[in-house]
Amino acid sequence: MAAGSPGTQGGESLLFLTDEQLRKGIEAMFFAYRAFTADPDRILENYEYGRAHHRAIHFINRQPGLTVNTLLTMLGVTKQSLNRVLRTLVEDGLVESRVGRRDKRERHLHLTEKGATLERELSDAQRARMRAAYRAAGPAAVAGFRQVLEAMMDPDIRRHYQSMKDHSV
Amino acid sequence: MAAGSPGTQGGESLLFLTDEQLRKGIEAMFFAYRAFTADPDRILENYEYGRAHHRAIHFINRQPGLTVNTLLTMLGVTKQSLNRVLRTLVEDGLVESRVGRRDKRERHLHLTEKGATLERELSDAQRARMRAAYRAAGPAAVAGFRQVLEAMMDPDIRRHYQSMKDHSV
DNA sequence: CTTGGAAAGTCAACATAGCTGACATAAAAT
DNA sequence: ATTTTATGTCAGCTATGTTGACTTTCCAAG
Repeated sequence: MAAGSPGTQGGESLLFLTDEQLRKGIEAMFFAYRAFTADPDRILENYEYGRAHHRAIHFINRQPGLTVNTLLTMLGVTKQSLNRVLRTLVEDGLVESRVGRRDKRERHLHLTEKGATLERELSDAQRARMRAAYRAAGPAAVAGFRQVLEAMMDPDIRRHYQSMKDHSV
Repeated sequence: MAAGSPGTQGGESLLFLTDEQLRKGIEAMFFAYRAFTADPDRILENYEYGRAHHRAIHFINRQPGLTVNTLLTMLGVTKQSLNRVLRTLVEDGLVESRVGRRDKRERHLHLTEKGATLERELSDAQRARMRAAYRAAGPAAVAGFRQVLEAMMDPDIRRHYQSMKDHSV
């Protein structure tokens, strides 16, 4: 019973589509996203890394052994931009780059122990905020939150997102 | 670890607080936010502006006459950073900076006709995506979406957010 | 009325992280 | 044998954030 058939109800049921409601949603995204990145950003300052390193570490953790190309697609940046980040992570011993067994052109990325430790520190902070928000809003709100975000994604990315590990339900 | 004290209910009602659920939420935020900014970013390329200009224009539109300090608080950047952006907007005739009547130190910011036109173009695009997502997810999901985002914000900002114009309910 | 502080603006220098373009190497695919 | 793919790299540019120092204007409190 997501969208349903509009027009049936006088318009009250479409109040969530008014200009003002949409603008509030836009602002909510902006403010919430800023808070969402603030905690890991603070931690990253202590090391010599930035948000770009965090993102790389996040996805390598989520999908150990993923190739550089796959990571590129998920991050949506150029290989030159990713390479700068990836190089320092490999040099610093946080990420291991293994030559593919079937296709030796590919590099498969894995977190080392050290990388996994930083990943944990970062995601602990980020999950703490997410958990507090989830707890405050309740399960039904969380389901709606996820539905709207998913609907907002570009279709190609949505497929990637949906195919990623999810032990729920 | 993930959930707090799951002793009360078997754990089923806290499924939304598992580590995996939280990680999916984190990814959803990342992917959705990228999509959310993509449309205006494309438009801004045609002019010589960036995302920072968009944000300034957005808030000036939302709260005409707001002071530089207020805008600074909402954007969460330094005055030097904002000034660079604001200067070009004023020079290009998109924003008007009026000396305060009561306190002549203050500058009150307004969009000009030209500024309002660009604002409309940008927000039309952004609202179109938001509207599509809202429509796909339905009113209940939208309410949950807003609840979770609001709970995620830093308290100071949440107050600003809540006090902003909202013609709903 | 003087003085201290607030609001705004500016200059300079720097960091992060994106981009394009050009090019190199190795390996797979045709 | 040739072309394409996956990766890596160099160089240079842009946008947007940061600190720190300093100025001007003006309000407000002593």
